[in-house]
Amino acid sequence: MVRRNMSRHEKVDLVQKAHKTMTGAEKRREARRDQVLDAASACFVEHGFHGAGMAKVAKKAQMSVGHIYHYFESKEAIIAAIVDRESELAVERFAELYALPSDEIAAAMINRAEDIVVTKSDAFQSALNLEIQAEAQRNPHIAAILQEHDKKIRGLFSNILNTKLGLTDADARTELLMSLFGGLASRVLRNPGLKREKLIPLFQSLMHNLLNEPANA
Amino acid sequence: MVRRNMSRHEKVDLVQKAHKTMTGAEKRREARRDQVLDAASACFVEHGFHGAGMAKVAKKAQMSVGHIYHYFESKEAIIAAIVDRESELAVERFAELYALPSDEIAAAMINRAEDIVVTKSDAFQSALNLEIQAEAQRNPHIAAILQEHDKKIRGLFSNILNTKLGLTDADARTELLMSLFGGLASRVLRNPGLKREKLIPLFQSLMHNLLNEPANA
DNA sequence: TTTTATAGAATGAACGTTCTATCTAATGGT
DNA sequence: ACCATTAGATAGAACGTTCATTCTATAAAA
Repeated sequence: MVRRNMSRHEKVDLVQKAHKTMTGAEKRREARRDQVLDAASACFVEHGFHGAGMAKVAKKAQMSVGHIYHYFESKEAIIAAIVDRESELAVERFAELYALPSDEIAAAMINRAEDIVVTKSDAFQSALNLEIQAEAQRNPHIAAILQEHDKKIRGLFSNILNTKLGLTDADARTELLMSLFGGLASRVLRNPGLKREKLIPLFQSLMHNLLNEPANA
Repeated sequence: MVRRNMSRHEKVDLVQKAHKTMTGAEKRREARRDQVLDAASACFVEHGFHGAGMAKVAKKAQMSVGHIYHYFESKEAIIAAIVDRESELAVERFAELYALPSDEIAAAMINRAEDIVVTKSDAFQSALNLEIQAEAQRNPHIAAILQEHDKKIRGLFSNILNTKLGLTDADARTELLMSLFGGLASRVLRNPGLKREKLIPLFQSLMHNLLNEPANA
């Protein structure tokens, strides 16, 4: 880790966008768009996609409503851009996992599970994800974006399981791993008192089950 | 199963409400309320809590907007009533599990998982749950209702694991089981092509892991 | 001097809620 | 049994607000 501290979304830029080839004007435009996306994400987490009005978003972004429409053609376009950005962030996180030595992958994943349960660091992320998922449920355009990115992530992760851990049925393992992690994140809402001490041994046992070839294979 | 076919919510009535002691007027009132709740649930799944207006709900319920306000003091009260009703339904479903002989419980749960993945029978239910969860995230009143009911359900289920299957750490097992099921339901949205054949063996292995005492205990 | 950035007012629709009016069902006194 | 009176059921218009979006105008940059 030699890189300087970067915000969540500068990181995304590194992966996706060729900043080097951007003119000054394009960079400024991109920065403004990110400013809107940040503000909108915060508002949407707080009030929901349909509960948060453009006025609130503009206030949070510290620009006028009209100005926002200079960068996004509609509210739905903002939502779609947020989903895109978050999905790319997720891809990145899995890419980090890929860089790890094989014998550290399981430990890293258990660490992540602990983060979800015990710290509030991912609370915003989880909340936004939930909001996105609820929207995807009723908006086919959002659903399509989500599915496309999920496909990429599944492929990435299956590849880790297959090539780095040498596992069969990598797709099924991926699916259940993702169920478990996604489910755990939602559980925190329904049971805020969740204590990690009791959970971890069992969780580790499940991970062992999913990250090792069964005897009967 | 000798009982006649009943709607999802008549069932709820059986458990919770003392229909016998209700006057005719009270019964009619309750029926109207349910009529609103049914319509509102459908609208909320389709457009989200804040995306669906009272006009749409009224149309679906085949009554006037003013009439709805005769039975519910606000839109939020409708949301709260829906959350209550759905939570009671969930309690009921776990109660059915409780009635099963010990050696059939695991199989029944695996069946349920298959239902989630393969049939659309629970799709409406899952969608509504997701919507509720998203709302709970930003509305503390809804969150409180959800947490209260979840506590009841956790207790019920831990009790099954503890007394009927003789397991230690029943709370932790419950928590992970619920994570897994809840997570699986959301995965269907992100990966609609999900095939159950590949999933089931691994899923069974996880269930075995969670529903049996580990060797090292 | 022509784009681009920016703010803010204008617009028309939709929102949740309340108000008013009518119609139906129950109640009570005789 | 019958009318008077009250309570509840129901519809729809009305209200004030907020919504997403567009329009107009000005300031800055290229």
